[in-house]
Amino acid sequence: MAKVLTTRSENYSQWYNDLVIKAGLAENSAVRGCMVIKPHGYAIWEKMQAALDRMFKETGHQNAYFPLFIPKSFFSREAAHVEGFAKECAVVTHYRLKNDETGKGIIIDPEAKLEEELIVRPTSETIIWNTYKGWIQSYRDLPILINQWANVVRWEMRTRLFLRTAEFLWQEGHTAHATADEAMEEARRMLDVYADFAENWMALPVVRGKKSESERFAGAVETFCIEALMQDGKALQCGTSHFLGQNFAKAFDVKFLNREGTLEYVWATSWGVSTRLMGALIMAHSDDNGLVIPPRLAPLQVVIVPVFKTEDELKKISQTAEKLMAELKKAGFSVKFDDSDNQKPGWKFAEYELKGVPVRITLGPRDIANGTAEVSRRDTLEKSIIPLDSVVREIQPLLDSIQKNLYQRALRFREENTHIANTYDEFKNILETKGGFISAHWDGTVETEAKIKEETKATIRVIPFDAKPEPGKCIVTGRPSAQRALFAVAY
RNA sequence: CGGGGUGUGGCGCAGUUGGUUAGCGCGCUACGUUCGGGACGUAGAGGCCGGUGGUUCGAGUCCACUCACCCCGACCA
Repeated sequence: MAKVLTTRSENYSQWYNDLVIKAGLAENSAVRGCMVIKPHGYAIWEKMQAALDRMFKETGHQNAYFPLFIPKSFFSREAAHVEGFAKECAVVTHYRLKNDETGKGIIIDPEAKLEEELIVRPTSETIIWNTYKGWIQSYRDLPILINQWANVVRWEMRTRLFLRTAEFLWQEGHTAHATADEAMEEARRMLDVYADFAENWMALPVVRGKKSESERFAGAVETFCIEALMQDGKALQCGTSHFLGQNFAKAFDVKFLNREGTLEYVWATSWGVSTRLMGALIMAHSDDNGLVIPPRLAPLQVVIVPVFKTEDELKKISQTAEKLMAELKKAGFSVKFDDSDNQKPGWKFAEYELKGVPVRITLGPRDIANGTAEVSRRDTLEKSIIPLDSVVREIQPLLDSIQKNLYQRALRFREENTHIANTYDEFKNILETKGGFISAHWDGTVETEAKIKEETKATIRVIPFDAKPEPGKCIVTGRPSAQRALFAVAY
């Protein structure tokens, strides 16, 4: 087969880049750091959105929309939040353009300077809490369970398609509660929603847990996250859910009268996943032939490719294929019959593998004569010849099997690449030779984590919820530690 | 933002110490032969060489500035 992609072993990050572009998912745009999400990529994102949106609504949330622009002053209200966001934001300073007097084009009208600059939202906590102030008076107004699908801008210095772009699409949930317990419960619930989505839709095993202090969201009391391991042994944060305590309520003076008749600050959460999930999806499953998309997120689940020499053959095959396609569509699958005659079958095989279509059905003269179809699965590239009349009932089990296999494969990979280190030397050695997640004891201090990051580039990705209490000693300082944290080099 | 590299038909690239009609492969169009793993032949179409400004009789080639992308750092909720 002609090689279209750089292989993973040659250069993993080049492979990723090639894949995103060649599979038609996205490309770089004329604007630095911003991407164009192409139809195939956007179709996958839409499938993700649809599944997540349903899950949010099932857990009681409603969608709403808040402005793209945030008055600069809002960012100085919450001290920790400013610290985290003050730097890399796009700022609107003027509101009008005018023709250059020399006739050379357009310039910013200096007369049109804004009284107060506007920040293009890097996240919406501030504008939303400013709004919530007007919505909340009593405990009867709570909880507020709102989600927003939006774009945000963070002026990143080095960007990579989907993984880190200056503008990206995401959803951000912002909830308000009467008690700390309820808010905490919400933050944990949404983390579970994310984990459920990652595992059951993306076929991506994730570790649930909390972040260390230094990785915590600016303004949060506690940040929970799901972390996944990519094929190159680096970790990718796939979703975060924050318990914000009363920090934003205090910053925006949002109080409510509780049952006892006393005024209290509102408790908050926020949670989000972004188009970065596309990056996770691509890196988790794909191979040197191209994209591998889990069937539940594949915009196109089945493609039918005819093999023919003559017009007459194509006609016969088309009759069978059209009928099969109609039956498959009726059964709820997304199907395409590619009867174009400008490419040969071999070209089409390679093309649909590159695009990640989970199942391909090949129909040729032999199949028409024998009443069979050749069915091949993208995950293992296995082919089998089955009776034509059994195809429709075989597809669902096959798609289920692919979905399950992708998850199992990724889980096995993660297990094989999660190592235990009991000394700092072991830790460094694993990082140099194998990569992956490293489970190690840590004394719980910011200083130790910073030292490890400085010396090895690895950070604490997550302190897993399911870690057993296990007294030990910090691999760096030897001080006591109550449980292990999961370290890795991250994207 | 620092160091290094690259911008030439849609894509991948060549283009000598500056010299006039800017090449090659893939793709594209037409026709023919092919068609069960990225076919082949023949004939075509498609470029003001990333942008701006300079040096020069003459610039893809030299200079300055600028924009974008890639790699390595710094940064990354």
